[in-house]
Amino acid sequence: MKRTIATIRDVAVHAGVSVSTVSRVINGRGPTHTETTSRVRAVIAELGFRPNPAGRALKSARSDCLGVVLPALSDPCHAGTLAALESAACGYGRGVMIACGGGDDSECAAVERLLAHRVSGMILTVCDAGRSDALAMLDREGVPYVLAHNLPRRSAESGVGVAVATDPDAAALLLVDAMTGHGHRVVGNVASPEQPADWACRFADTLDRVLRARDLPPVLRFDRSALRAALAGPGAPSLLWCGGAVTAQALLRDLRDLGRMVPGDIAVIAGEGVVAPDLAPDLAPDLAVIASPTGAIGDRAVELLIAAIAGDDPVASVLLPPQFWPGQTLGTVRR
Amino acid sequence: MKRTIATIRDVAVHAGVSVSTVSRVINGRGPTHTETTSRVRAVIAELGFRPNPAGRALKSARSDCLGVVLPALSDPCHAGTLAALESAACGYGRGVMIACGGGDDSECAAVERLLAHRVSGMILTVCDAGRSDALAMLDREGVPYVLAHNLPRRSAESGVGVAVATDPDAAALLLVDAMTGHGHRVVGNVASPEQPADWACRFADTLDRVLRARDLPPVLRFDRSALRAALAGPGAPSLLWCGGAVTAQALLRDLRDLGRMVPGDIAVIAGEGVVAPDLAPDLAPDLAVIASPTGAIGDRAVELLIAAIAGDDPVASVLLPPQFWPGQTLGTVRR
DNA sequence: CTGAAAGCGCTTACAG
DNA sequence: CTGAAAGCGCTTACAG
Repeated sequence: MKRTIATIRDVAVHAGVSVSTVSRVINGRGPTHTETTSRVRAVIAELGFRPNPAGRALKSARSDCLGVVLPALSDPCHAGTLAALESAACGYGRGVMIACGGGDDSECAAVERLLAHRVSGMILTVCDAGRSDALAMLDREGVPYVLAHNLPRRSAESGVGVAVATDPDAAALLLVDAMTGHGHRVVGNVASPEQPADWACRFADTLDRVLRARDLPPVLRFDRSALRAALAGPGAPSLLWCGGAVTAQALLRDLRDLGRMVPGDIAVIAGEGVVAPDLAPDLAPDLAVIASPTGAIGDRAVELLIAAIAGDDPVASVLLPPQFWPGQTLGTVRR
Repeated sequence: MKRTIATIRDVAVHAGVSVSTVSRVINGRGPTHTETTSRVRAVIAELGFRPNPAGRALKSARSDCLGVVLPALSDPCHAGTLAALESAACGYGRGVMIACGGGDDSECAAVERLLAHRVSGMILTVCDAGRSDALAMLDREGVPYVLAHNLPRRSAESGVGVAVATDPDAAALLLVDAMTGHGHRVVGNVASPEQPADWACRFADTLDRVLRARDLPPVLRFDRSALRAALAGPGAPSLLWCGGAVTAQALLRDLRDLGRMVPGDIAVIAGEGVVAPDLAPDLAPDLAVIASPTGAIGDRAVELLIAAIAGDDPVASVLLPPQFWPGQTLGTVRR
């Protein structure tokens, strides 16, 4: 016994006007607020009328939904971004359709699904914005999109492929400042999957450059599995850096299993792929983090996408400063 | 320079048939697979034609999207559920629109937003299914919905308000077995917001009953802020239970700050509001958890909702057995 | 097995 | 300031 749903026609009849007039009232263009308008408004409220987006979409050929493509949502970092995106989109009266990727293969599948639903634009975090079939598809289709947590693509000059991300150079500087400030001179980098490849690459380049400029030894890179070996011998790092908080937590466990005290024997700092900010104090209370401003990234990404959809002047990418969360795991080396 | 999008009419013209025929091919009802069908299929592929959901929706008055309403997505538990739902919905060719709630107030707002988008049904996790304005609204609108992680509503007999959740009785039993199996006789319950009130209530009732039946002292309930006092004096619990993994992590920190060793001085076990299962080994390696089968809950919830939308016979609620993740924090009390 | 036609709910020029 | 009419892309009886 479903309720019949009121249509614009019902409203028109009840208000004693034409559907055109109702449409104008709904969309706020047309008659100045005379008695007619308020009468129509009253009927709309009375009938609980909601404009059917399908009817609308048929004209514009686009739904009023934004598509969001993210890697595994199980990662709190991406879940936090989604929360921010949803909240921001809501502010523009836009719905959010979600599709999760994984490998590059399913990134395409995710985009394809969203395309089938005719989202008016997409926000994506991809494995590597530099080489992404999913983005190529989007370019081909001419659907506006904004990257989140990836770096801008080269083609971004033309206005497509803009990105909103943490500034990788600033993050690298922050790391060096944090390490030297606490007396560390050698940093090891444990590979972590949380960061998009393009971002991580740029970050690593800058990091190496800054270290060299300060006469510090280059980064020692290795996998979690090579941890033991990497910590042995002279020249071993006194600080370990890894891309995301999830890997960091795993790393802390590895270190404990190896009998290394943190930060007594070895310090740890995580970056970028953060846990959801509001949970961080609970989930990772002691972990030092160079964090992404997830909320701001979500806000700006939606803002840019809305502008792109509206066909405004080509929007420019945004790099936001990272945030430093002090944590005990960073430790302090006595000279 | 957007590509013009192919319509069903374009396909019809190119294939030299009528739109009706194309429609039948797309929806797989009508002509048996003659030459016509394959010709139409070829043209569809060639043109990259995708049926416009808006055109479709206009007939059915419903989009082919499922709405999902969850409390803060920042909680990994809910993010995990969303991931499962998205994946399951995808299997049915359904898109997922997400809206986040929070207080009961914004639960309504979330439902309202999804309603405006004409989702064909919703899956929700609400604060308290027993008293929810959001669910009342759904009942009023006659939109099918399924609860996830909440318990079935009374009205569920009529087929509305069915739920998919972890079996609270089984979870309570599991807790008692785990505690007695490890030598614990007194359990304290730290209030945690992760669990929906209706579920937590039922769980607590059963827990008390089972403890009584086994001649064990009743649960000591208190807030995190009262932790110190609760642990002092005789009759203090040797095991702490809290609803979710996030609170559990915070609790572990509190205990450390109080100088209590886990599990040497005091044991900890978490329940229901789990971190995303695939991250658990990294984020909470040592934590003992009575976990919800998030993936299965997502699968079943979508399955039930799809059935409800199709107007199948009233579907029944599903209670799934919890999973026990052993962890060092549970400890063992020597007799 | 196939096609012509109506209609889903809305917006948008175009007349008044 | 307002209304009649066309049309967005699709599905669905209804004829052939």
